[in-house]
Amino acid sequence: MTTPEHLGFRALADPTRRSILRMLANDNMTIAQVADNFDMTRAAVKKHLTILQEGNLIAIQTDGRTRLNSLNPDGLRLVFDWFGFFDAFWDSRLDALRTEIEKDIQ
Amino acid sequence: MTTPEHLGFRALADPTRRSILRMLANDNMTIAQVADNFDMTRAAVKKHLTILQEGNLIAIQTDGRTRLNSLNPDGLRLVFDWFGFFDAFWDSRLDALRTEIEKDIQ
DNA sequence: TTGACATGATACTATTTAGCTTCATATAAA
DNA sequence: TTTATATGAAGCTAAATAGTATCATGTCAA
Repeated sequence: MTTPEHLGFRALADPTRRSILRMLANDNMTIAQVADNFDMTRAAVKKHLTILQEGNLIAIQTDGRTRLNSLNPDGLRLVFDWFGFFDAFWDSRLDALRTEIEKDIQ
Repeated sequence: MTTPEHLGFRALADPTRRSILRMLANDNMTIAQVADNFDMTRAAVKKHLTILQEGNLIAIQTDGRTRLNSLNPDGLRLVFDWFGFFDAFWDSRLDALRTEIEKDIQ
């Protein structure tokens, strides 16, 4: 089975990738810059970045011979929204806000 | 690296397991009942349930010779909360509510 | 007590994943 | 133009994953 958020969840399953996302929340970074923060090869980090891109969680913008990686909030939001199904099980205040937001969007 | 939400994310990476969670949101179910909804063996479904339990996303209560599987909202919430780090990138109204909730908790 | 039933557990296989090394390509700079 | 730099891509390995089949265990019912 494949759902819209599927590749996003797959991408989030790895702790290295979640860590990368938190880095990119602070700054857009080249592949080399991201790799500097990990004890693994640049090639391995590049693979993680590709998986994040496939999950629509980051965007990769070409800039000369570098690639600038940036967070894609929309893709992250898509995964986040999956949890909305369970709102009834959590805090009713969150449920209330969701209703407010949905009302506001229309 | 291992974070508190790590096993939860791993558990959520599989579409079958996400589907199981949505089923359990409606009803607590035995292993056999869950398995009836999938085109795979009971043993395979049992493995998925074990992984969901390890991720703290479900609870398994023994009842005679059956095991009743139920959603664990607390574990799900722990994973959900990971996304809070990115609130600033989303809708500011959600950010506002989070602040309210956190204030309320204290 | 015996048999049926719900689950647990083990062993096996195929696929995916996360990492590596190595080499190719493209661009910036001297 | 030559060289250094940033990235892309292919091929390899080890480990994890998702599934199977099979058998053991424990509990309910006749």
